[in-house]
Amino acid sequence: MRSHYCGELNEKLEDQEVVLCGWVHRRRDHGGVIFLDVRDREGIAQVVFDPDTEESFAIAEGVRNEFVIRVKGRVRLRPEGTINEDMPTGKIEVLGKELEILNAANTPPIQLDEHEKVGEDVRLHYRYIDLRRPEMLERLRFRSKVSNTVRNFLDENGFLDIETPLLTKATPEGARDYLVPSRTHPNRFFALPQSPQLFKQILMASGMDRYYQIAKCFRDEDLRADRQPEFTQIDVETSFMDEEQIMEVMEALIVQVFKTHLNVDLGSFPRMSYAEAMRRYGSDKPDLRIDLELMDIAEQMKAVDFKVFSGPANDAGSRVVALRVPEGASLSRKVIDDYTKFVGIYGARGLAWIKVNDINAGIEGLQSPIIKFIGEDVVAGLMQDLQAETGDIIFFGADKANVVNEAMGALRLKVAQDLGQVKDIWAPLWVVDFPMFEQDSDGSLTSLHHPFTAPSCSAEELAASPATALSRAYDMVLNGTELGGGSVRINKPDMQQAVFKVLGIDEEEAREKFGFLLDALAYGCPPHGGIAFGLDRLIMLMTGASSIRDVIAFPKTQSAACPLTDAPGAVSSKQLRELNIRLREVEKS
RNA sequence: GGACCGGUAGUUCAGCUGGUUAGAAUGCCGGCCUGUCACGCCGGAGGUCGCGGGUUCGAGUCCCGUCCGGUCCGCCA
Repeated sequence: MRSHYCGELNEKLEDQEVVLCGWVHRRRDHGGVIFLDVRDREGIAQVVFDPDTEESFAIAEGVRNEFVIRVKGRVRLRPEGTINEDMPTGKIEVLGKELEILNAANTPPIQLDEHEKVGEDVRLHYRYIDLRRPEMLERLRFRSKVSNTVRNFLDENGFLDIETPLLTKATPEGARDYLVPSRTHPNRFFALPQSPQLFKQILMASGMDRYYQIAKCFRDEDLRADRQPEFTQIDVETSFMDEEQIMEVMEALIVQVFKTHLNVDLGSFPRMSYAEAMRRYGSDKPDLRIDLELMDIAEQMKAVDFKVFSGPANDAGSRVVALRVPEGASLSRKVIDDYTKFVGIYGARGLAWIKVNDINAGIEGLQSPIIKFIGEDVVAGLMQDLQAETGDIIFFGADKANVVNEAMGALRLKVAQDLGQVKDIWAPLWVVDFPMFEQDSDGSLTSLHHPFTAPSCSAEELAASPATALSRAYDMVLNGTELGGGSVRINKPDMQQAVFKVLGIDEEEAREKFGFLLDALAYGCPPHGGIAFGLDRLIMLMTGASSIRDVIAFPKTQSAACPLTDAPGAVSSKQLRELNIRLREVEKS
């Protein structure tokens, strides 16, 4: 049907007859000559029709945007002065001889030039047109290429691609499950997997040794710009490797992906403990493109009345930090007010600040609403400890540690972005030495990672002080985004039961929910561990997409619906009857 | 569950303190045009101002509710 892609045409094909198939990207009718820009997956080529070819000229007059056409013609060099330098095929054109309309098209609701940003709902409703935009097409092509590199790398390193079920068992812990009713088992439900976690561990018990899968995962939770209800993980598990070896291989994988597709050398990734990341950046996924750091100043401030920060008293579990921002003294009062609102989102009850107008002028060189409350001596000491310089602004946060970490960690990112202090580099790292558990507001412990993560201590030590126990987990972080996380897993039933116990799951409950795992561990499960990378987020980062929807062909809206298919939809009463399901009225609150 | 932004022509948007017939650009339709490439020129059509209620002599504009899209908090073992 076709001899060449539009984007393949070049001067070497001069005088050759070609057949192109594609969409009419644009039509320029000059009365006596008609230009059609024909677009396909590989590019755009200009086809010219002149009145000598009477029949095809007449067809060209009736052609409209997004018609699908087939053109036979001769490649020729463009006349002097009509070369288009902005176009990859701009040195040549095709003199059209035969033109066939393969399919007409309605006027598209989306203009395919890059000059107007179309709303998200329109784009998703007409996704097939949106995906014709070269920008979208290139992202999906890039994604395909990266997946291919990942598969090749893992295959070459002995990992087997093994599929795990999508119809599986609900796990009440963690995210909400998407449920699938079972016709053959009335009143019972499958769940779509939140990840293949348990299956890949069982594959290790089966002796598969090394497994990978580019796996769809499902979580029925609220969406974000980087979160979809179904998303894709590069899921990996290996036996007989410790965390050092796993991190080494996985780092090599990501390094190769960046080298191959962006020609970027990520170098070797630094390591940072969870505790250090929280202390210096207020986050377990620190963005190391930004130099700003949180500094603990509880010691210096211990005599200060904390009402000036609108924060709580300086007691256990609280944290007092300073964030010194060079060149921040120029920030306007309005911007600072906006920052105060911004930290409020994270529960901070205020934001204190000091501007350093002239560090050599002592107290006179400082500008702040709080100096008189803190006391001049304390302020002078702080300036020294923080190594303040002229032009700085220093923000203060005082509250419960998690509030300070979240609020000041987020402020660090925002201020750096606003002031252009985010370096144009790739900054990867491993975060390690995570705690096993975190404390809920009610005092109970929940897994920070997941309950199958091995602790770096014995079962006895774990039972003695669970709150301080560390795990053998690791997260890969790039530019402040968590790309992937994994761990060495528990491979013995006793240890698994010990962790369940800390989580408040007694033996009976553990058997009921995870009996199959406990059995697998009991029948000769090797030491093993693994990792899962978020493929969507990886592609987002690599392509610079601002939304995860832009790297997924058919994403859901923020309310987890699909405007293209209008899913989720109602089902017939016949279907429901077969499933033994009766609907009730939606409650109105 | 909550906060905030948006919803006006096919599309992207403007529409002031409530006041005559709701505008622009682009797209679309028709005409002209033999070298354009976001072609150009002339003309034309195109609106349930998301939906429902309220205030008012009068609502795109103000108020309440609701739906949809987006960003975020909670949530996401």
